[in-house]
Amino acid sequence: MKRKITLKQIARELGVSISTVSKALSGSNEISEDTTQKIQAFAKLYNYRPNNIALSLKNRKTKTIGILIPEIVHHFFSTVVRGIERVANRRGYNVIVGLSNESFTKEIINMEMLANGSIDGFILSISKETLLKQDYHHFNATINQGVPIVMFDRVVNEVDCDKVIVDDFIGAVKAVKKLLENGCKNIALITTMYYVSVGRLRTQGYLEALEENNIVANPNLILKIDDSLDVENHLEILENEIGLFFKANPKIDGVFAVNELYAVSAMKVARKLGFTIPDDIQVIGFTDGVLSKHATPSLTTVSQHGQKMGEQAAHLLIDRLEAEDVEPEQYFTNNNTKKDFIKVVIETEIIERESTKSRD
Amino acid sequence: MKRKITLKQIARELGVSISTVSKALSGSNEISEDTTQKIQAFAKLYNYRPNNIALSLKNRKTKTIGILIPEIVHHFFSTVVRGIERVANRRGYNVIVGLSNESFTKEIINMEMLANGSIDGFILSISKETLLKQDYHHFNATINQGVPIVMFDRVVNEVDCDKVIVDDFIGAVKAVKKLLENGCKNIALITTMYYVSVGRLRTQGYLEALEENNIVANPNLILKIDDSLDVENHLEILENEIGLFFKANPKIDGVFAVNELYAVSAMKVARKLGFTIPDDIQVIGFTDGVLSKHATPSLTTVSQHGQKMGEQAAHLLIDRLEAEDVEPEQYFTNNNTKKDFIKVVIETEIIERESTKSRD
DNA sequence: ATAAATAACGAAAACGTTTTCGTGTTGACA
DNA sequence: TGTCAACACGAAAACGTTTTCGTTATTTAT
Repeated sequence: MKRKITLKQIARELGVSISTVSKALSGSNEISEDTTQKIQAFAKLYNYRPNNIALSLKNRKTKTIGILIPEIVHHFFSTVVRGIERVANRRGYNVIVGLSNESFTKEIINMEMLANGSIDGFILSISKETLLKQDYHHFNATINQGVPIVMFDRVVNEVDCDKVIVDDFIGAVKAVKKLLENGCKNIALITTMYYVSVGRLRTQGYLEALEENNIVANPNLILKIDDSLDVENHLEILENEIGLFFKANPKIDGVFAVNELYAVSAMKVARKLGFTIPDDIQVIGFTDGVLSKHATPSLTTVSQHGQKMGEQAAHLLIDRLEAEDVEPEQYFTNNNTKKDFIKVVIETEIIERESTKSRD
Repeated sequence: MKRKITLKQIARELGVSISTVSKALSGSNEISEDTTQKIQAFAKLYNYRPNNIALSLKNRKTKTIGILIPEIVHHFFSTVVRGIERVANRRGYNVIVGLSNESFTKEIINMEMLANGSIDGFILSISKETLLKQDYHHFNATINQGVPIVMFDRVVNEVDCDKVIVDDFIGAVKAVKKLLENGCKNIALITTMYYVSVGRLRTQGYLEALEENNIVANPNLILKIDDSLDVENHLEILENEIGLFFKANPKIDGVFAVNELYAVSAMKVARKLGFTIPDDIQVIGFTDGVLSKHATPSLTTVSQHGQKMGEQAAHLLIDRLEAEDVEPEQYFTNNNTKKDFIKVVIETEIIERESTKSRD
C-alpha cells in the first residue's frame, strides 16, 4: 500500500523545488520545456492528484455544499437530492448530506458539524420540530458567519436567504378546481397540522378554490391529521381516522389530500367501504411519488418537480458562492441592509391518472 | 458578516501566542489557570470552533466517509444511506454521497473526485454498467492508495474488501417455499438479467426451492426482464410483457419476483386479467419498500433490512479506519498477503401481508 | 565590453491547526 | 550564593498546496 504521492516527493525525486513542480504541472511558462516535460511525465506515471484538503485550506473554499434534510427515505426529498447532486457535480461541487430526522437538535448539531469549514454553503429544508419551536437562530448564525443558505420547500420568512418553493397555494387551487370541474359536489380535504407551512398553504388553496366557485366550505369535510406521530409506521391509526371520517360524511364524492400517503390511504379505505374510484369518489393527492404511480387505481397528483427544485436550489447557491469571489463584501450592500434574495417558485403540474374521471 | 474567528486572531487579541491559545482551549496544564480562563472565556464569547479543514490536513484524516450508490431515488438505497448516516454520525463522521447513476464513467469520476483526500473510506454499491463491463480496476486502485472500501448488496469477488450482503439465495428459497406450502403448484419467476449478481442468486434460490420439493423447473415459467432500459418510466412495456407471460401460462398460481416493482406490476396485470389475489394467484416480492406496504392488496415480501445493512457497513468501515490508527501498516500483513476481510450476511425475513394466503 | 533584459528556478509565506521542543522566570534548597 | 526544578509560555515544524518575490545565469542591446 503506497500513500498518495505529493508535490514534495516529486520534487525530491527529481531534484527540483516544490514550486517548480507545482508550476510545471500547471503549465506555467516560467518553467523550461525540458523540466516541464520531465515533471509531467513523472507525475502522470505516479498518478499524482493534488490533495483536495490542502487546496481547500489554501483557497478557503471546499467546493462542497451541505444538504440538510429531515429524511432521506422519502421520495420527494431524494428527488431533490438527486437534482442538487446533478448540477453540483456538473459545476464541480460535491455534496455532503446530513439528516435532521425532523429533530431540532440534530439539525443544529449537523449544521455546526458542517459549518466549521467543511462546506461552502447549505441547501436545506427545515425540520418539523424547528418549525414548531419557531427557533431559527442557527440559520441566521451561520449566514452571519458567511455561509450562505438556500432553503427549499419548507421555508420561513424569518430567515433572509434564497429560497425555492413550489406554488403550494396555486397547486391546491388547481387540484380542487379539477375536482369541481369533474362534477364533485362535496370535496373533502385531508391535511396536516398547520405549523408546516406547506400544509397551511395547500389548505388555503382548497378554501380559495371553493370560494371562487361560491361554495361555502364545510368544516366537517376537513380532516386534520396529527403528523407528529410516526404515521408511516402506524398505518392502522391513519386508516381508522379516515374510515371514521368517511362514515361521518357519506356524501363525500371528492378528496384532496396534501400528500400522497393520505391520498392512497383514502383510496384504500374508501374501497373497503364499498366505494369505487373514480366513479363514486375522485381523489387527487399532492406530491407525485412512487405510490401515486403504482397505486391501483393510479393516483392523479399535483407534481412538485422535486428534481427541478433541487437543481434550482443548487444553481442559486453556487451562483452566490461564485459571485462572492468577485465582490466579496457584497453579500450585504454598503449601507448594511441585506442584499436582495431570490425566491424561485416552481410551478406545479397536475398529472392525471386513474383516480379522477377523464373528461370527454 | 464577520468571518469565523481563528486561533491567530484570539492570540493577537489577547496578546499571547497561538500555541498558548491552542493549549488553553484543550485544557492543557501547561497553561496557568488565569490565562486559561481568560482564553476560554474569549473563545466562547466569539464562538470559536476549530476549522475542520485545517484539522483534516494536519491529522491526515477527514472524518468523513464517501457513499457511492447507483441511485438515490430508490427506497432500498435510501434506507441504506440512512443506516450509514446514523452510525457515522454517532461515531463522529460525516457522509458525502455520490451518485453513479448506474454509469461506469460517473462511478470512476466520483471516486476520483473524493479519493484525493476528501474522505477516509468508501461505502459503495456497484453500478450496473460496471458489473456488465466487469472492470473493477478503480476499486482496487483506491484500495491500493490506502483508502478502504466496504461494498454492500451489489458486490463482486474480484475486489478484496469488507462486504455486507443479504442472503439473496436463502431469501429466495424461503419465499418460494412459502408459496409451495401455501399450495401453489405452478410458481412463476420474474427476474432480471443475470449480470447483477443479486438477480442470479435469487433465481438460483427459486430453482433450489423447487428442486428440494422435487419439482422440475419449467423454463416457460421464468420471465427475464431486460432492466437495462429505464423500466420505471416505461411501465407499459413492463406490464405488456407480464401480460403476455400470464396469457401464455394460464396455470400460474404463484409468482416470485426479484424486486417489488415487478411484483406489484404482476399483481396489477393479474387483476386486470381477472385473477384475484391471493385466491387465484399468490405473489411474493423481494425488497420491502413503500410499494409493498401500500399496494392493494399489500404485498408479502422478503425484507432486505437496508438500514441494518447500512449500519453494518458503516461499522465495518469505521472499525477498519480506526484500527489503522493503531497498527498503520497492518492493512496488509507482513508477508504482504491481504489481511482477512469480513463478509457480513444480513438475514432476510419474510413479511407476510395480503398477497399470500394466511395459513390457519 | 558593459548594462540591461530575460529565462529558469528556488525560498518563503500563507491557509489554521497541533505538538514538540526550547527558554526565561520563579522559588526552593544546600 | 549558586544550582536545580517547576512553571508558564513561545517558536517552529508539519500537513500539501499556490503564489509572490527574489536570485542567479545567460542572452541581448548599446
